[in-house]
Amino acid sequence: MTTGETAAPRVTRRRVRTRANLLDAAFAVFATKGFGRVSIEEVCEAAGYSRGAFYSNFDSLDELFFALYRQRADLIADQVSGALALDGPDLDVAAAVDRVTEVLLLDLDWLLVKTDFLVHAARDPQVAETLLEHRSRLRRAVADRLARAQGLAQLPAVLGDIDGAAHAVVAAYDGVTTQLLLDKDVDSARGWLKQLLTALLTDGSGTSR
Amino acid sequence: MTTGETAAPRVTRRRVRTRANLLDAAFAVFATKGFGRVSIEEVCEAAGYSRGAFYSNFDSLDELFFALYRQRADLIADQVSGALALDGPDLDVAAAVDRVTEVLLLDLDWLLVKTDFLVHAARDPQVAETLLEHRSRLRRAVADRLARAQGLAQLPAVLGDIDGAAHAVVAAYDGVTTQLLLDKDVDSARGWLKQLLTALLTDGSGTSR
DNA sequence: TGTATCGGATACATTCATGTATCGAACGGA
DNA sequence: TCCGTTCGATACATGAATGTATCCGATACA
Repeated sequence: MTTGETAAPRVTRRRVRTRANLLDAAFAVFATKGFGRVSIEEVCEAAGYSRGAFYSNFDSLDELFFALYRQRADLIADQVSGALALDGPDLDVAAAVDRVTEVLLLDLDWLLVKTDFLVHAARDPQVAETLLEHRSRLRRAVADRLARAQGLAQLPAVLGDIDGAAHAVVAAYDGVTTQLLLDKDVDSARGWLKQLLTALLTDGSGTSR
Repeated sequence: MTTGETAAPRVTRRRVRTRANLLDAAFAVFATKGFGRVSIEEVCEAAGYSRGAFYSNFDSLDELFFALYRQRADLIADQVSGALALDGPDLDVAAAVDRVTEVLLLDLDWLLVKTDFLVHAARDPQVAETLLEHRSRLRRAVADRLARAQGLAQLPAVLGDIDGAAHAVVAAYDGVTTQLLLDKDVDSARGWLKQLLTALLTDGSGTSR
């Protein structure tokens, strides 16, 4: 027994490289053409491999798509968590909003793929489960951040508790994303999102500051 | 010249019936399987026709999908406009919010198809144009309604002008829709949407009432 | 009721995508 | 450097979806 685990599949370096290349190529192809309109062949061609490589690494396009989503979603989630945690002793909500807005609306291609995945998940409870987990992970990060800021005079709003506020934040993100997918105006989308978040998270009587 | 227009194509009753049947069947099929995973044959089978009927009425699945979207979107838009206009002299925002929320989150199948269409539009500027028009039509209806209510003490919020508030309303709708597509919980979605809208449209100092 | 036109069904050809089986080359370990 | 294993390429078989051409029944209009 070379390794403690059951049967060592002897993972090769070349393998992980091609797998990564396939995932990267798939991301680009999915972003431009949409998941529903992409063939396995197209992905392979974009990655510079033949279908043999694909079937050696994945069982189906769905599986690749799923793996791709997990990869990128984890990456984004980390970035967001980072952006939320990354302020020193200052617990200013506005600053956090700025940073998170920056990260969330950075990559239009990702938003496209993510929406494709949403459509996919909406019809497969199994997949929906995964997406819901990711979302609740994000919500928790937001909620924790809000809880920390709670002490600083900033009281959320007429939304219920902090958890409700976190829900609202995510909803605002999704809403702005929808508009962004249509008009592709990243700058104004950032503006809208900031405005929405500050409107939701700060007392209505306060000025825009 | 039987009609004033150029060449009368002599529209038959049977034709409009089959066309409508195809559209209805397509709606059901698209809702359950998703646009990207539906074949022309499937739609025809669900409608009880053969492919000949399809090609006699449409040129491609895309065209049918587009026609389907226009049909349903117009229907919904009318319902919303109705729900907004349909209060007597009372200009209570809360009541309007209730009614609109009811209409917007009524049909989960429609939300599914609509999201499919969004994905489609996100990659085709031509299609996106149509969807943006529909959205701005909805926004205008909301804005008009808000303008009417403006006199009644209710001042929107830290959002910019009334148009900004209308944007926020649509964003909230889209955001809640996303969550709803995943958890399929229509009741709680309605609750969230009401909460969001009241939070956005009423002064933050007010209680939840 | 007769008739010309229209609408939809059927059959066919074709393209495209998938999945599998096999082979040669690259890789990693000794 | 050598050898066994693994990875990816190639070739093939198969099935599915598309589009078209043609035919028969239905429909509208006189």
